[in-house]
Amino acid sequence: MRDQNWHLTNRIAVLRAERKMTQKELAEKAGVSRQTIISIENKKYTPSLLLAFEIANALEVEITEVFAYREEE
Amino acid sequence: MRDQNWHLTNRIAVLRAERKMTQKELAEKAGVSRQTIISIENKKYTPSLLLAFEIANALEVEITEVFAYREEE
DNA sequence: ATTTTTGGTAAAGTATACTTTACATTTGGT
DNA sequence: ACCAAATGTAAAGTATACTTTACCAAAAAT
Repeated sequence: MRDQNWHLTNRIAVLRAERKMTQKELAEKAGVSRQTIISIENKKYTPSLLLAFEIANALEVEITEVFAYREEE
Repeated sequence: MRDQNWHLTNRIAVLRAERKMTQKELAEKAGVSRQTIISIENKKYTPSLLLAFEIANALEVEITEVFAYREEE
């Protein structure tokens, strides 16, 4: 919520590319709009935990393989 | 976001008890209000991914040890 | 038994996640 | 070069996460 210089990162674009899945497809599988996927990929805002799990499910990986919260840049 | 009969579960209360940490203490460590912790423990709403990570950090465990998303009840 | 701490509810306000629509730019295929 | 698909931006509206305050009940401490 707070910690300076801790960053949420995500590997959605990479995982999508590996699976040749478009943003539209991922959005549909995760049950959200394409805008939502774009905004999360591009870090416009951070998803809810629920959506984070849905995205991981849609990509068929663990949530920790998609998102990380770590120090530094 | 959607899937019927998939549930978000959390072990916050258990992990807190193990560590003899009060809701107030956890809230402070995670940087949110006590109300927020209560509401999440009692499933009034689901946290943001960021807060989920902060809570895991505060409890000194991996996010997957705190929260799970699974089928059934 | 009384005080203090802890967990809980409620309600009103603010911040932000998410949707929808519309349009612009880039990329890939032919 | 052209067309279609994929990615991106913007903006206005809705839903929900989170804050703050105040107050109540149960449990623990003294």
